[in-house]
Amino acid sequence: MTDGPEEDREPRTAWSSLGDFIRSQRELANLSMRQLAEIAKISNPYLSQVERGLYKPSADVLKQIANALHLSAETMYTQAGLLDSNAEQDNHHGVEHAIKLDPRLTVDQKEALIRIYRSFAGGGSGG
Amino acid sequence: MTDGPEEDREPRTAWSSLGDFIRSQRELANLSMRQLAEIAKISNPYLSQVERGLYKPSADVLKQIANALHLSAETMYTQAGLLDSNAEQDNHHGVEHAIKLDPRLTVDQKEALIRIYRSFAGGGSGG
DNA sequence: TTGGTGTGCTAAGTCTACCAAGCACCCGGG
DNA sequence: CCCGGGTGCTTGGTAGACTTAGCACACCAA
Repeated sequence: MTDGPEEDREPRTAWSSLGDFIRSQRELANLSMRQLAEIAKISNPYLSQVERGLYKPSADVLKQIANALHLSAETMYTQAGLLDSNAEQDNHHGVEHAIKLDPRLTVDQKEALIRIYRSFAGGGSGG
Repeated sequence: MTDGPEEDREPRTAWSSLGDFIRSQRELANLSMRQLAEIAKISNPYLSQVERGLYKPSADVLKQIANALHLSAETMYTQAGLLDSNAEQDNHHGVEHAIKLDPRLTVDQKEALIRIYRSFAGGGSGG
């Protein structure tokens, strides 16, 4: 669609801001699309479409781009709306939470520990 | 629900895959695939495939599942390898730490829990 | 002028995350 | 025996994330 020099910047989706963000960061780093794409190991046309908001990149690609731009993955995910700004960062130290996440424990062991913990703590420290 | 007690368990050192993690968390929450799929707003066959490692879910789906399981999105992303784990997320350290910080427990209870936990976890890697 | 190299953008195709429907199995009741 | 309802798993198909090839324009050299 050979449009003229005046291009209307219309946010057709919520994630077009992500494209703007990436583009500004890329220009800030003085990288061409092909350069950034090379570093991030994606194709340059795809980067173009991402920057213009046509596609929503997967988290994997997002991480690669963030890495190439020397940004944290969290920042990228937040920009992409995959993470709430920093409410999620503050992970509470719940005992049950920690137990559930422990890879050394079997499911049965977790259930046992949680049962014991609840009997100690006197009720639902629900997680 | 209770399938054979002799199930192939993957190496204890880490979650062999995201699917195993999700399945454990689901079983820990006493949810069937259809129930979790319903809450997470994905299809039950897809959940089955994800749990068996056939597909790698998108961050969006990951977030939904995390929410349905009352886990933080960060935790899920970390499990999926999309985020590097922070000190906050460090799990086997986390259980003892969380126990020590819990104001509901007496010192004796904490010691008991930690002893049980260590017996379960195999006593390795303290600290 | 022509040619080579830079930029970003477009078109057509591949791969895969994801869904709807259905299968095989097991259990309790008629 | 045959149902009805529970479990997890398989099949076939769709949408979109992503790639490889190629377009159009701009700049500098011969």
